[in-house]
Amino acid sequence: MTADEERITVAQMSAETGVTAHTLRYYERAGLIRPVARNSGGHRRYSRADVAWVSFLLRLRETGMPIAQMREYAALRERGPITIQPRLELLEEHQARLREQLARMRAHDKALSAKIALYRDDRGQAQTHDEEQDR
Amino acid sequence: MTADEERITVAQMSAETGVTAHTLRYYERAGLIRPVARNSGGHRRYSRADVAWVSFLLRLRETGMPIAQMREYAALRERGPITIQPRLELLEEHQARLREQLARMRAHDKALSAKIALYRDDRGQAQTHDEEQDR
DNA sequence: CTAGAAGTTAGAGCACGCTCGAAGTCAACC
DNA sequence: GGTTGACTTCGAGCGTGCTCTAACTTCTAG
Repeated sequence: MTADEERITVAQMSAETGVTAHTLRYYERAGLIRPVARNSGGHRRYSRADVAWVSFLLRLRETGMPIAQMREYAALRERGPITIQPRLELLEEHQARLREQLARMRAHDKALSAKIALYRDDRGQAQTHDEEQDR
Repeated sequence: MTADEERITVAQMSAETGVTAHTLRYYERAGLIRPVARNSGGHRRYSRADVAWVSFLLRLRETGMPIAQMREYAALRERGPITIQPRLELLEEHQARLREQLARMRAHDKALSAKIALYRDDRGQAQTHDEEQDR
């Protein structure tokens, strides 16, 4: 249908996404990527859309979404536009979790700063604080 | 030395820190917690300082520090105030990594928002966008 | 004193997300 | 058409961080 048929090998895909060839195949096996198009010899030929999809998957992964849930999302996507609503809900829930995570990280950052400030004061003069006292 | 000898059982420790008794013992084995004081029967009796230390460990864990590095930090702490400088450096490096992580998460959050906005527009009217086109 | 709850150790097992090896096939270039 | 390198599948293996079991001991309340 589409006139431009730019298709890339697994190695090129790996270079573009930063994911190893092994992992790309694993993602396919795991149901995150639908069966990739093949050339006459049975070698994978990824499309531009595949690149975009994997990039999106990586975003989900890096924000802590487990493979199982990514698979769920991928399965919904397979079923076409009728699943837009549930996909939207899934993403919204994920974003909510991401934001909680962000809040926690910010709090940890603040606490770390306080701890580091204490250590800076201690430097040289042998002092102790909080959980540093020995029995 | 210290007059107040408030010491708690592993179950109480678990309740206070949110870490299971199994995991508390694992942390001890792993070298994250120094050998905990025991009562006459060989049962662990955690001190208040232990609670503070475990809380701090959890902060490191939740910000993605691997057990091995936490062990390193714990080992430095064992060696007393002379190791304040290296401990400070370790914490500073960790905070730097944490902040990079925060930056990435924020970017992911933004991207997710954009994606969600697109989905909201699509809702009902069967449209497609980015990596949604089928083949 | 005794029943049952809670603690102890050593070590096995598990969930997750890759990661790799082996053995064979295909592609690309001279 | 031969050689070299990329690709294929299948399945095993691995690193991390717990998590659990078994068999046994101790503690606590009645």
